[in-house]
Amino acid sequence: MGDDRAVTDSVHGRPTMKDVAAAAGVALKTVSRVVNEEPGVNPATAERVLSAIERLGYRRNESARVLRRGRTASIGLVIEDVADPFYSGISRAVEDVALRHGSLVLSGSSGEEPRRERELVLTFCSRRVDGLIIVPAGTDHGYLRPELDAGIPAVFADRPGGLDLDTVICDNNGGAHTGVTHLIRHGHRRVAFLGDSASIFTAAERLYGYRRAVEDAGLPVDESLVAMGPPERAGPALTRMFAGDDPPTAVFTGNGRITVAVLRTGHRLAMVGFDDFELADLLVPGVTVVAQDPARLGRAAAELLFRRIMGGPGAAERIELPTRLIPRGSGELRP
Amino acid sequence: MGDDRAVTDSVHGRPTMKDVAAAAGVALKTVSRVVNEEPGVNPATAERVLSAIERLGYRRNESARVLRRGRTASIGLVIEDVADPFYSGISRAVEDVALRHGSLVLSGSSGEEPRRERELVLTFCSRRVDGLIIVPAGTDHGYLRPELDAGIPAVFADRPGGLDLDTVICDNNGGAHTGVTHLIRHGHRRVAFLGDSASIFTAAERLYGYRRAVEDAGLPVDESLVAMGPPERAGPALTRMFAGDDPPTAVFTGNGRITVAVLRTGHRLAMVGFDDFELADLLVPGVTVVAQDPARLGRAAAELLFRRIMGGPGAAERIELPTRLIPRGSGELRP
DNA sequence: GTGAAAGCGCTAACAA
DNA sequence: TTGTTAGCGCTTTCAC
Repeated sequence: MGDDRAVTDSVHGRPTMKDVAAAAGVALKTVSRVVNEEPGVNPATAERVLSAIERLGYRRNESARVLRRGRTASIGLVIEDVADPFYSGISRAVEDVALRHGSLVLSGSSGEEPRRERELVLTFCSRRVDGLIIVPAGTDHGYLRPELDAGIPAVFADRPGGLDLDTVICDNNGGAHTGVTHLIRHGHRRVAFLGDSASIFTAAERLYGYRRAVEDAGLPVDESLVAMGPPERAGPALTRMFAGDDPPTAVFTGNGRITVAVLRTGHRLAMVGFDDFELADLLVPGVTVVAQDPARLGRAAAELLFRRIMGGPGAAERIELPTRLIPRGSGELRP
Repeated sequence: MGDDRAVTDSVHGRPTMKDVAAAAGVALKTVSRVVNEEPGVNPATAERVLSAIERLGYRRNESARVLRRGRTASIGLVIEDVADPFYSGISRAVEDVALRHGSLVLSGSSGEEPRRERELVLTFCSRRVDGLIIVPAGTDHGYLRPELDAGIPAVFADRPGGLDLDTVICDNNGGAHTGVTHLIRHGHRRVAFLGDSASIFTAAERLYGYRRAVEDAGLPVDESLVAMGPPERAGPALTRMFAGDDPPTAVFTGNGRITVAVLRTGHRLAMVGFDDFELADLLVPGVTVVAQDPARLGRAAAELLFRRIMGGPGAAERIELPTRLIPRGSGELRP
């Protein structure tokens, strides 16, 4: 008995169905039936098999199963950075939906590098994921063609990619419009916009929303009040604006990292930020934000993907999620 | 030509090495050699193969490869919740180390439920991960035995598990001692401790550090100043202490969520919190914390794991990482 | 209710 | 330098 292990271990150190079959004195196929809970096995036989499984520490080899069946019960997720709360929120939601579908999530961070995104996606495809959720780092998704042709559905999340696929994004444009309008309504005529690099889709959309809001209010768009670039340049840019002749009285920040960067400069001025963040309500004054809902974004993308995986038909969908203005004080300061 | 796809697609909708071999007019093994960059293939032949690969959109089937080789080039990671910045920090670090080792990370959130932890781990084992990093949700890890026997190395992170395995944790005890001593040095004689449920290892260790610090200072340990429980109960507990005869003048909070919960109560008192958090420096006063380093924790665990995967010998190691006190104002307030 | 045989796509071992 | 053969562990098909 205590010997079974040594006798039955296969080359890779794990017992196989064959080993279990031998130990239980049945055929391979019977073990397979028990493991997969197929009907039509004599309860007594099943019992013998189960006890052998227990005794040997048998665990089905998923690779072999996948090889035979073609379905992996896993999906691939490419985000920018798990350590960023916005993306980890998406991750968690995707994970939850996948769990409900009995699926595992392979995920990886692209770090906003198109090469890394591609590498991750292709690795996932090599592992024959059933589908992909991608936060696009680049705009060229030609590399996806063969995978899509092979029947792997893919969904773009947070930004559209370079292919006409299912896409779930936030209403960046409208959200920025709302936030900027909020500042204007509170008496500001010179509102600065600090956004991420304009090459990033969400940043460009939000800038567009800013411009629309300023124009809709009948105010002139002053390009010297607009600065686009990586978050670490936001602080200096704002300081430069303040040093000018006709400084802004309010600022709209284009994402969470830029909001924080501006807060760290210590400039005390009216502001509304895109993206909510923990403790925004505890700062003095509380930081007014245009909030996205990363969990909802992740959920929507995952649900859309699973619908496709299960054969859902039809043209590419584009879902746009609303944003929500949360007034907390900083956006209600008068000039 | 445009026809190749239809002709060569296999049952599962993807071309196989066999298809590529046929298209390139070589043997299967030659394709394998090219795909795996094995030496000794005539450049001209290799060229033909590569072009066939390109044309057919061939991608190696990793499941088949794994089945044959026994190594999956992937590791499993079980954390409590990806959406929590502490754990997503760990995730990111693990991912980075895995990337350097050419490995993929399968990860999942246990939500602090032992059953879910077990389920995730066993799913990962079914997929034949090369190793596991586990933030234990429970203390009974008997279910791991067969997997360990089968040669899958595992590392516990953040907390020890119920088995004598490699473990990487923070100096919870020492960190709490440092933080509490800091408050006492600033004149506080009645320091409250608000910690997570005492059944959680880290919470118990930190409580122990608190007790030691109080005793080392020659002060009496007053149990009415200690409250252990889930973060949502921390605020009420503190309020109750304040309503008492001899309220605390300072509080030490046992983790980040409790720190935030206490901040939200609006009580203005001296405090030091375990765990650093974004914007702690921007609150007024800045929040003094005992900081852990999740990235370092993740990195250490992953490096230890890969050492084991590559056959590193020896008894189970236990690595304890230091914490760091960061004074920002709240911990330096006098009674 | 049970089993034997074939084969998923790949790599390892051994020819040629 | 290239090819042939066997078989990884499982599911599928069909026979008993």
